[in-house]
Amino acid sequence: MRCAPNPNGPWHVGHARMPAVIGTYRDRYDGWFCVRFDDTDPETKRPDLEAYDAILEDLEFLGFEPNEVFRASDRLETYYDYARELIEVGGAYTCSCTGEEFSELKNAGEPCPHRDKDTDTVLAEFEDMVAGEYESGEMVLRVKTDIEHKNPALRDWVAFRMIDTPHPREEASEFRCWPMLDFQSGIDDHLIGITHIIRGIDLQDSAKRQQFVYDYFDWEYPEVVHWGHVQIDAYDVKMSTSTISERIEAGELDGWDDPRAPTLQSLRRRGIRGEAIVDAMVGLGTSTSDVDLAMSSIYATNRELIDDETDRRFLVRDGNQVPLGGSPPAEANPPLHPDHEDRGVREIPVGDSVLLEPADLPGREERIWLKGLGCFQFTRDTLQYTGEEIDVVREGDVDVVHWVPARESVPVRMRTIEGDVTGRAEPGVAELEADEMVQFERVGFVRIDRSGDEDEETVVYYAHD
RNA sequence: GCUCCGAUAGUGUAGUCCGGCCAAUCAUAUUGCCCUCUCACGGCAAUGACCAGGGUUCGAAUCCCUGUCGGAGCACCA
Repeated sequence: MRCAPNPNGPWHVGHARMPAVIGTYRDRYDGWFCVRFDDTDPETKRPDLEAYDAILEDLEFLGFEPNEVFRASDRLETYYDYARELIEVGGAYTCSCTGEEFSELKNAGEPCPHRDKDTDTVLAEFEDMVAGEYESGEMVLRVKTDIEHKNPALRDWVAFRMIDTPHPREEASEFRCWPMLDFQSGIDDHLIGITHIIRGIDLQDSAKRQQFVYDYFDWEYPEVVHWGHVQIDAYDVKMSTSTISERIEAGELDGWDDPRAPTLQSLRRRGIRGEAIVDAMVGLGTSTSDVDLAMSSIYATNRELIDDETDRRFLVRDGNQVPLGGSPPAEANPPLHPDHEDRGVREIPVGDSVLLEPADLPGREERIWLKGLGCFQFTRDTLQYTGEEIDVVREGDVDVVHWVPARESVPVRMRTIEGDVTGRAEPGVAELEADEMVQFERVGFVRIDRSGDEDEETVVYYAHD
C-alpha cells in the first residue's frame, strides 16, 4: 500500500487517516507500505521543502515507519520512458489546443485535430516537451481514451504539461515537462507493486482514467477503495493545509503546533499520543461517505492511555484569595496518584491564605473540604479550619475542591484550543520537566511544555479533561 | 448540463455481498446512580438509529424501482 502525500505542509489531523489505516493493516497482515511524495506540480501545488521531513516526522509520531520513501520528482525519467512507450503503441498524442478549445470539443464528444498525428511527430514533439522547448501552456501530452465516453471526465485527459517554474528541489529544478497526478501515480503504483489503493472520493475517476493506460500496457489495476472526507469537530480553523498556513502567516496562529491549529504537531504538543489518533482513525473505517470525527473519541482513548501513569497536581485558574484561620496544618500532602500510594505524596506549604476558583467559593457559613488539607467553614471572609474528619465529606454535606497556597504557588500559562488561560499551581509544578504529563485535578490533563519558577510562568498545553 | 458515489442512534461503527439467528452490535457522547478527599479512573443503568414510498418474498436494514437528501468529478491541481 502507499501513502502519497503532497508535501505542501505539515499534516493536519485528517491526514493521519491514511497512515493510520494502512499502517495498521500492514502490521496486522504483515504487509508493506511506502510514502511516495507526489510532488509533480512545482507551481500551483508548489512543494514546501521542509514539508518532506515534517510529514515523515508526523508519521513517526503516529507510530509508523514506512518500508520505503519515494519522491516522484526523482522519477521523471521513468515517467518519460513510459510516456514514449505509450506513444509508440498509439496511446497518447501531443496537443496544442488551449484549455478552452479542447474543453469545448471534449464536451461535444469531438476529437481535436491533433488526435490523429502520426507516431513519429508525436514522439518528436514529446521529446521537445521533455527538452523544455515549449512554454507553459503551449503543448501537452494527452492519453487517447474514448473521446465519446459517456463520462466527460474520462475523455482524453492530460498526462504531461509544461511548467516554467522550476521545482524547489535542487535535484529536479531543471525539468520543465511534468506528469499529471493520474499518469505519474498510475505508473508508479504499478512499478512499485502496489496491490491496494485507498484514496479520497475526489479521486473517484482516477482509477477509470488510469485504467486506459493500464490497458495499453496490459497491466492489472490494484484494488481500490475510495473514502469520504473527514470533518473534525472542536476546531474553528478550517482543516486545510493552505488555510492553516495562511493563518500562521497572518499571525493568527503561532505556528503549526499552536494548540488552536488542527495539526498533528499541535496534538503532539498537547500530549495526545499518536496511538490515540490512530485508534480513532481506524475506527472511522473506510466508508465512502463523508464522516465527522469527534475529538472526544481521540480524547477518550488518550485518557485511557495516560490516566494511570499521570500524576495529579493542583491548578487554580483566576483564583480568588481567601485568608485562612483556625490554625490548619502547615503543609498538605495529597497523593501523587490516588490509585498508586506508593508513588508518594506532594508537599504543599499552606501559608495563611489560599486561592480558590471563583466557582468553588463557598457561601456564607458553608463548609468546604480543601483537598488533601481538611475541612473549613467560611466565616466573615475567612476560611476557618474546623478540624473535622473526612467523614463530613462522605456524608455528602461538604464539597471537595482543589486549591493552591496564595503565596507559595507558581504562575502557569495553560494554552488551550480556545486560547490561553492563566492561573497558579502548587509549587512542585515548576520543577516538572518539559514533556511530562500532569493531570490538574478537576481541570484536566496537560503536557508540560516549558518549566518555570516562582516568577516565570510554567507553560502547559491542555490536552483534554 | 453530463457522469459517478453514498444514506444504520449526537458521532463513528457492525450487520448489507450469500434475505430469516437484527424488536439491530460495539465504542463514544449525554443523563442518573454507586465508588471516590477530582467533575479523572472504575462499576451499574437510562437515552438514542435501519432517509421516504412502492415492489419481490411466507419473511427485507439486507434484493429491485422511484423519489428525497448529501458528496464527488467533468483542470495544462494534488
